[in-house]
Parts: sequence; C-alpha cells; structure tokens
Amino acid sequence: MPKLGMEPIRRAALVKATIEEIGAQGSLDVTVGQIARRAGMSSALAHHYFGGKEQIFLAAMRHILSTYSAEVRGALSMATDPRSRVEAVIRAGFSTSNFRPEVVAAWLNFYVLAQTSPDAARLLSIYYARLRSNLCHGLRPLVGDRAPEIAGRIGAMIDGLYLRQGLGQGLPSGEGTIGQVVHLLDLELGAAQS
Amino acid sequence: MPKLGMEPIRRAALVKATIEEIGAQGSLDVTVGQIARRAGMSSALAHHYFGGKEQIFLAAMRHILSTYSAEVRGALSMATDPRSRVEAVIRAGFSTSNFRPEVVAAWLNFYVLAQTSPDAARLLSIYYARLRSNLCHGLRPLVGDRAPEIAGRIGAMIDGLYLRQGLGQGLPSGEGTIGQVVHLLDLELGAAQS
DNA sequence: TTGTTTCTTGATTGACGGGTCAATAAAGAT
DNA sequence: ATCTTTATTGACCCGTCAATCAAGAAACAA
Repeated sequence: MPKLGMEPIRRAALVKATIEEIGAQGSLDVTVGQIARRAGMSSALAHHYFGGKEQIFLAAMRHILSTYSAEVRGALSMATDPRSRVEAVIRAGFSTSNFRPEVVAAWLNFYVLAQTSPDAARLLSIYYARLRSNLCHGLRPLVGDRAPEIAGRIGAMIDGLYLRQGLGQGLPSGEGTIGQVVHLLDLELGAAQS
Repeated sequence: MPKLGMEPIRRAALVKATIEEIGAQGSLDVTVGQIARRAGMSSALAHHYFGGKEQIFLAAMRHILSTYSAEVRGALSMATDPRSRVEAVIRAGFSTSNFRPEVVAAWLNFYVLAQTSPDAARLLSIYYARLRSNLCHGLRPLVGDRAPEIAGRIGAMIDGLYLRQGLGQGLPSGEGTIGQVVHLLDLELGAAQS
C-alpha cells in the first residue's frame, strides 16, 4: 500500500482534519488521536510527519493565516479608492471561510495556545501587524496620522465580534457583523473630516 | 489542628488561589493540585469542598462576576446624567481589578470553559445581558431606539480590547484602552444627534 | 469516658493522552 | 537479488491528573 510522495498529502489531510475536528467537537481540547482518525491514519503517523501536537496546531494556524492573506490580497486587487480598500480588508476578515464556526473555534484555540507557545504568539503578532498595516494603508490617505489609532479600534472591534461569534453570543447573521464594523468606519471617517 | 467552621474560609482561599494561579502561571491549564497547594491545602480537600474541578472554576468565575457587579453599582451610584452613566459602565469594565493580568487570563479561561460547560455558558450569557442592559439604560435617553445596537458595538470593542490585553498585544497603558471606548461613545453620540 | 462530627491528608486508582519504537510492507536503486 | 528509502501501524511506556478512600486528629456532645 505504501505509495511514494505521501508526505504533502498526509500533512494537508492532517491540517484539514485539525480544523474540522476543532469545529466538529466544539471543544478546544482535541487529541492527536482524534485528528489522526479523522484524517484516516494512525496517531503515530501524525507524530511521524509533524513531530508533535503543537506543531500540528501551528501548521493548521499557518494554513488559516495564509488563506486569510490570499483573500485579503484578492479583495484589495479589486479596490480602487482608499475607502474601498479599507472595506475590502474588513470584508475579507469576515469572509465566509474565516467566519465558519470551526475556523472561529480554531482561532480561539490558537489564542489559548499563544499564552504558552512563543511560536504561536509570534504567528499571532504577525497577524495583528498585517491587519494593522492593511487597514492603515487604506486609512492614511483618508485620515492621515490618525490612521494607526483608528486601525486599532477597528481591529479591536473585529476581534470582539469574532469572540462573541465563537461563544455563540453574537448576532445570528454574519452579514450584520460586517455592518457593525463598517458603521464604525463611517463614524471614524465622518469625525476625521471635521 | 482541625478548627471548626473552616468551610467558608477554605472556599474563599480556593477561589482566590484559582485566580492567582491562572495569572501567575500565565497558562490556562491549571490543575487542582496547583490551586490547592497555593491555597495551602491538599488537593483532596479541594475536592471535598467543591466536588470537582469545574465547580472550583465556576465559583471563581462567580466571584469575579460579583466583584464586577459591585463595581458597576458603585460607579453608577455616583453618576447623575445618562452620559456619565455609560462612561461609568465602561470605566467599571476596565477597572484595575478587572484589568489585572490574572483576571484577564481567568476570563480567557472561562471563555474556553464556556465552549463545553453549559453552566459556564449560562454565567457568560448573564454577564453579556447585564453589560447590554447597563449600557442600554444609559444610552436610551441619549439615542432612543438605537441604544441596543450601539451597546452591542461598545460591548464588542470592550471584548476585543480585553482579548488583545490578554494576549499581550494591547497598548501598554490601560488608560488608553478606556479612551478608545470613550472615543467610540463620542462618535456614536455625535452621529445620533444629527 | 465514649461516641460523633468536622477537618485533613497520604496513598491509591483509573483513565487518558502524548510520544516512542520495533516491525512490516511496498517501491525504487544498484 | 539485495539494499536503501519511504510509508505505516499496533503496541507500549510514561507522565499527568481528577477523583476516591481509608484513616488519623482535633473539637464537641453524651
């Protein structure tokens, strides 16, 4: 049965299974055995390819982050004016792929992991820096030096809405969630003009 | 050595030790043994008084929530006009006692617990309902029917800033954090007037 | 004194989970 | 044909941890 060149296939399957398992179980405590079973292999093979549980999680996190980055790039490529740039970043953050319950649950899991794992903390800070940079890039032509603080507030609200969604305390419709952030953007732009 | 009437003393010591241990260790995974050792007793005694690990956590969460409620009541008692009522709620949420790293870490822990424990989820929803109610009560005289959605945005930003603080990605000064939310309040009030 | 209740812990149990290892099997290389 | 590399797993080890239990020690009641 052993086919050659299995490594990338197995790694991708494990990353996919990790995200699915977190979402399916709802819990943030998933075992390597559960992930491996969902991916159709033994837990020993998961260890063979990744070395440990934490590295499996980090690989899943990198996958989510790279997907997110690609979506942001795609959305930005269609934006012409600064205002639509900012909206593109917000919409990408709340895109269906990022907003699926299992991905939100994965984010919560990674938040927890970032408390103890320097690698996870580093990845998270990269995400924050990128988000800030993307928002500032669109905001600076509109509000100048006030861009960083406005970006901070928008980012905080995105995180807060994410959290509530993950806890099942958010609004039922995800579209309304985007509207909340866009509303904040409107307020900030209106205040900066005066 | 056994003194009589130890139960309330032991329970309070365990609640205090639970919060301290979460903050001291930084991690969200604390064991009953660590909590009991910090409280100066054996893990068996902790089980004797609380029955299980989850109930220890829930007791600590209830303590934090009741402290928070008392602070909100105290701050509201000194507010006269609606605007200062809203600010009082915001300031109480970011009071030094709620904003200490160990309390923030405890909140993250309870978020995680709420994913699996119905009791924890119930407590969290009570917190959310109270926060919404407190904010709406102050906002309604100012903005009328728009109070609920504005309260939702303010609450989301509070949560988001909490999250960043817990992850060490927030601003160094907690005072600036309050300013962010007050800034949002100003924007919302200004927009509602027009 | 003789129970009885309250407090307290060391020792133990049982389960779970991450990680390792030897062994097996296929595919290619020499 | 033999050797090496890659793939794969079942079985096992070891540590951790929640929860239990039996027993001891102090205060109190009879």
